[in-house]
Amino acid sequence: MSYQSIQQLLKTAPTGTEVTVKGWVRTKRESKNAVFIALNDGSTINTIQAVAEAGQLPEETLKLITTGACLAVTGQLVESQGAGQAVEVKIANVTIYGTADPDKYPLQPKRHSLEFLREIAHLRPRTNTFSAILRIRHALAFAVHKYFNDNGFYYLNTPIITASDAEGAGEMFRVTTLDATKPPLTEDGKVDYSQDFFGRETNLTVSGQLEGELGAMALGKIYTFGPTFRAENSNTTRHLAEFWMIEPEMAFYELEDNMNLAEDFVKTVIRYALQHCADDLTFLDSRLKDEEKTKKKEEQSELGLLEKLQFVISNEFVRLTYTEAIDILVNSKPAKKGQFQYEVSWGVDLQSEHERYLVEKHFKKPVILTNYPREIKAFYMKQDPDGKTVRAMDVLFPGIGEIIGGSQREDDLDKLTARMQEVGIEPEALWWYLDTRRFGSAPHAGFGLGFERLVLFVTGMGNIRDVIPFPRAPKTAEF
RNA sequence: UCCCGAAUAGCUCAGUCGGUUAGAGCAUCUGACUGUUAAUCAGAGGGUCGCUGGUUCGAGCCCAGCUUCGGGAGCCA
Repeated sequence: MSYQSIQQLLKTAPTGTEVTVKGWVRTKRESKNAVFIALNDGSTINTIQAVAEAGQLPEETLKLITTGACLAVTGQLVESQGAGQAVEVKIANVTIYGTADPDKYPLQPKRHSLEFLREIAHLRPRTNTFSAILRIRHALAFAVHKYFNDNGFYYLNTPIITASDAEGAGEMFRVTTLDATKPPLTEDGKVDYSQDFFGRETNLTVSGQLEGELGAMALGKIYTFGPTFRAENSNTTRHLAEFWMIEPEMAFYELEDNMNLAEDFVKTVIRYALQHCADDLTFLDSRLKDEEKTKKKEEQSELGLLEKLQFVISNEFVRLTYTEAIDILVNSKPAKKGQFQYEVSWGVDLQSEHERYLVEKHFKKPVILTNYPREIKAFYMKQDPDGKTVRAMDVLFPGIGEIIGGSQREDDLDKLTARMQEVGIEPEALWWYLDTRRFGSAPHAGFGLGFERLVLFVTGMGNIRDVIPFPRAPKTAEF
């Protein structure tokens, strides 16, 4: 190992041993007797201070050490004479790997707006905010795998390219190698996909669930964690065209088991982030508090980021049925005063404003809503005996709304095919999916969780485009 | 896709009633000062006012269209 990470060095006792640090300059301060360089290498949000005597470094070298330049510094790790840090590197030698022209380098030692940083998404990981987010994102991804592995789930890789167009989960991106300017046509003038690469129409996946069910009906408990694509023209702070989805699917689980798993899973990964990303979360917490100060009092949130996360992991989620939720909403103040933009009555799908009321005003806790009307939910959800509702569950979080959607799946072949025909899905098109019900069917359940929405919640950020390194959204695919 | 708002220096913004030479803070550069902490102080440089057209003696400002961005809604994870 030719160098040590700054994270390691900051924890090392200042015994004067020679070390090498490599990283990017955050700030340089010159004084009469010394030059101070704050270096960051991404291993931690903290910087290490490198100090040189005045006149020690050649003038040409000193001039090139500007914000954004990349250096290797060798010297003794000593106790700092200044107040801001415990240890620092007493510079013996500096190598400049790469300079950063201060007139052209866009990241200045000052605060930047998130909107501006989105325009330079290739450089924004070098900022405190984004490096913190990306480290937390990593920790959460690791915690997801750890949670499922610890609990006997197998990681199943479902296909990115799919031929199924029967799920209705959203608009799809087409995958083709045909010439877009002159595709082969059939006799009736349509594009002849039989000549395409796969010999049929193919798309990017909108969900690995159906394949996940195949895995669960063989391996017992599986989960997927991979990219998912929706070609919806959604321009919101909560949607991406390319996002990462986590989809566990469990044989022999019913709705209740599914809820228990979802709640335990979310709490466990949040707890992991709190334990392993303390520095980064503390930074984002204070960043958020600064931002809150600029808001009006009534718009300020009651809890800070760390308090909010602590609150979520130490309180039970409220569980209630759709029917009970409608009762609460119908009798709520905003409903009586006509303040809801959309009216509530049994049978309508809940709008954001209704979910927000339940989570943020009424219960002030995460909420799991279950047993929705069958008409507003997907075809594969298990029908309740009353014939009106299905065993669906949505986990609603404050600030971001639906973070998890899941259900117990319909395991009765006849009911499932009947429901497919009702909603206009050709059972033949999903013959392989129906085989799970044809051969050795079993009760099973699962859910889907948008990974970025989890990162959004844990980091306290406001826009989903800021919690993925390179966001894909309508008109947005630069980097 | 719909509704609302915005676009002025590298960044964040101000710009009065349409009026002559376009303003600040931060950043950058230069100097001073200091074991400094996003240092401090002084000075300097930096502008096709998003694009196209229109109204007017005169447009950063008014009007229309377009583009991009932001917030909200829908779709959803």
